[in-house]
Amino acid sequence: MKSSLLESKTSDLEKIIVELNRGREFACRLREILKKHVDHVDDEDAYTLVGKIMSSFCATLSILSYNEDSSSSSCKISSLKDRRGRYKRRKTLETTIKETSTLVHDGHAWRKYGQKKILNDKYPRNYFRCTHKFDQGCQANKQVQRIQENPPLFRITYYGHHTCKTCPKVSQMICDSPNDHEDSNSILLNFNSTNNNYNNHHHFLGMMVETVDLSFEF
DNA sequence: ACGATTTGACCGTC
DNA sequence: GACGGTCAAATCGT
Repeated sequence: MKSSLLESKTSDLEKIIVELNRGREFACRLREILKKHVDHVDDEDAYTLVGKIMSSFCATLSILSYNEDSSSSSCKISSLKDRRGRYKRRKTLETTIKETSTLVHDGHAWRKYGQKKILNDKYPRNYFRCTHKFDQGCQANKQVQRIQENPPLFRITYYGHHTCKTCPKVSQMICDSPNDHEDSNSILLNFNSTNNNYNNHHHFLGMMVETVDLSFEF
């Protein structure tokens, strides 16, 4: 009885998430359409509004995902450590590959989450996710790998699009840089020193800004 | 103290 | 079973 009620609630939640994802997708399409027609101020306002709608969808999805986790917490017999490596490998996510000799800032905040030695590759691959993955549900990822020493050449592979808003006050922006040293660390360019509490799923609601990033091009 | 990075462990896919 | 993508504890930097 209890379990069927739980299943029913879970099913409803899944439906809600599906609908919200559809809404976000529609808003995304609308933004693309508007992007082509931003000629005057009113259009730009409309474009900004669509950006806000998208953020609202992302926020709701983020909260629901968080609650979904916590609602099943009673079933958490396994330890946190057991969750290591439990991920869904991307299959058909849109990718863009770019090769560059200079690692310039691309307008988004990235956070490094891994580095891996790749078979038959001289240099390790560096893994980055959008800083706003948790606070705005942004699914954008990228991989950076040095492919040549002299002259320096890097291959940058982008996965997915940014659904986050790029805040001008973002405190730290990663100029992804597997550097010349062995450990290929990233370089942090500190532009500001505002709060950067990315762990707080609700924090971004308070830092919504009016701007929508239009400049990101792959 | 807190957020970012490092790095070994873990697990899905091939 | 090997490889590659992700997680998360440990560590570092401010």
